[in-house]
Amino acid sequence: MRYTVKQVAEMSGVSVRTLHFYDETGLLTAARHAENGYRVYGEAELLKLQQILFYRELGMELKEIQRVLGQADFEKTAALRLHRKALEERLARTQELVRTIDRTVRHLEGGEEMEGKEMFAGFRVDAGKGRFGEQVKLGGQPHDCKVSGRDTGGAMAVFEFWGSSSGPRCKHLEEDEWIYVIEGECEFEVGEERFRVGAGESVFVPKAVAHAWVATGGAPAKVIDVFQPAGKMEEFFRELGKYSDPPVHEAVGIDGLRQLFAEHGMKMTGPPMPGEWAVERGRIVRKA
Amino acid sequence: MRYTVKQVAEMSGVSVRTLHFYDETGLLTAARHAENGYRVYGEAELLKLQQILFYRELGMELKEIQRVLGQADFEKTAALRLHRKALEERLARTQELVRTIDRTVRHLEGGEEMEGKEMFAGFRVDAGKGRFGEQVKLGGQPHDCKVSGRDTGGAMAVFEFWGSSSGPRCKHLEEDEWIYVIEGECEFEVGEERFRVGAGESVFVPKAVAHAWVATGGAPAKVIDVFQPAGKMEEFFRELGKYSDPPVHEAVGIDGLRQLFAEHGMKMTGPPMPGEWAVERGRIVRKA
DNA sequence: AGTACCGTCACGGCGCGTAAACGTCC
DNA sequence: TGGACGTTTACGCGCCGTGACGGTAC
Repeated sequence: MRYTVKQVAEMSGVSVRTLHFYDETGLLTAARHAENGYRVYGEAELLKLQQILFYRELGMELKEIQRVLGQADFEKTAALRLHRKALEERLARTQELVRTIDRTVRHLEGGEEMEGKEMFAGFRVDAGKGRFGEQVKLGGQPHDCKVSGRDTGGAMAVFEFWGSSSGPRCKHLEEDEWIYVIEGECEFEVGEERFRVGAGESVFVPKAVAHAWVATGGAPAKVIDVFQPAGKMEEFFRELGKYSDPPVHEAVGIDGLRQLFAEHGMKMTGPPMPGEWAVERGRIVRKA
Repeated sequence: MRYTVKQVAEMSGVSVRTLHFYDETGLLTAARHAENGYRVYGEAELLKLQQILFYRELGMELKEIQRVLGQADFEKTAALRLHRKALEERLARTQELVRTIDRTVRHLEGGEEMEGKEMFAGFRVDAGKGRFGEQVKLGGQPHDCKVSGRDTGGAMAVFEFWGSSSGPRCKHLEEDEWIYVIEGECEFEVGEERFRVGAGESVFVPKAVAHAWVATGGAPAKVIDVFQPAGKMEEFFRELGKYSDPPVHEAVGIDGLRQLFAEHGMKMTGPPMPGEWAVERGRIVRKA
């Protein structure tokens, strides 16, 4: 198959001008029709264009891409690693900037609070109790807030709880979550991946990745659950804690539950109903 | 004091041409000498230039800087927060790119099919191992990073370790810290307060509060240690991990240690648990 | 005489966008 | 014959300056 600039532009989503430009600079040269001088693109060019767009997405400069494309795979990985390193450096640099901003903002706002440092005292939380002495139970099991968003300016919240499952598969769009299993064993699904997680092991769930888990040891697992930022998780759990005898999903219904998730910055992405999940042949499924 | 372009250029490190440029664009206008038209800079201009350079360091555009400089402090903080948000977005974006590269490299090297669709899923960390497979030991005890600042855009870092003490009393000016004791028993000092913390209990240490702890059970305690934001704790522990046989304080001396703390955003504020605890032969022990 | 200062004009780097002027296909 | 497509050449932009030139001041 042979294609004209316009066709290629439409297929790939780049502009005609860009294709001209790539031809001009030698990044993606096209054969020419003998009679009219039109550019002619074949399958090979399309593939190359795909690659170009991929590397461009990664933020590589066109020159660099040109160098890389001529190379064998193992050299490509080297180039990618190099690029990765550059990105990492940029990350570190940007993180420094964020820190600097934080410091400056505190300085501008706080003014004197450096002296009154005793204002912010630490605190201890008992085993089996929540911050502020509160006790939240989900499904009859304690679900204690150990660090509140209020303690950290909303930057972090920590919970400790016993549980048999995460409930419905969901994702939170803003919060990273880290789960450390203290006792018991769990089966996790995080995005496409599946993890078996025993005591002393932990799982990190980046924001916007759907996840769910169940305890597999026949008994509930005891876990620590860190959210960053805090989001509305505290409210969420407190809200859920209000339902006990008729379980949540019976009390408010599936749509009500879905709405509860949505109101707290989450998205329910799978069938709900905690307690009805099980691991069958390596999959988390709903019990018959 | 009055200064000429050249003098200001030398003092501030920017070029004469740049000062001309800033004058032209109205970012930093200089008074003019009546007779010869020379630019004249005074203290006020120097201060303003410092500010300009500060915001420029943060990656702000000159136009934006111009807007910000005319404003009151509280508007400056708003601008800074906005800029912070932009930086955070850049962080998130860059992190995605890094993950994409990782996937691609795995794909190119392993040839394994990664089902390149569903972007990135989380990760699991084994018990007794660090993120990235790394192993850091402090005083012969494992000190594993479970969540790296790199995973969270610098927002959080998590460690799990065995230890007999926190080492010197210190405070970190930026980071909140939460410590959960999994096994053993500890004695904490947080600010003016003192806590006894057993398994299942936890302590929150706000930023800028001096703290220290020791394990009191006669054996090291196993704890989870969450920092938020991540700060430079990873580097710090990695750095400390380099010293083992001659313990740190012997290898670099107290002042070296103090500097190590300072370089990582912390302040060493004294010996651990003054009065009742002391360092003997590299160990923190209870005084007779 | 040498150096500092002035204003003005131009340019560079990336990755194209935009447009003009003109040929080609159907 | 019209208009949709193709071609080349050329300038612009956005950002942040850098560089050079000719003239004036110290």
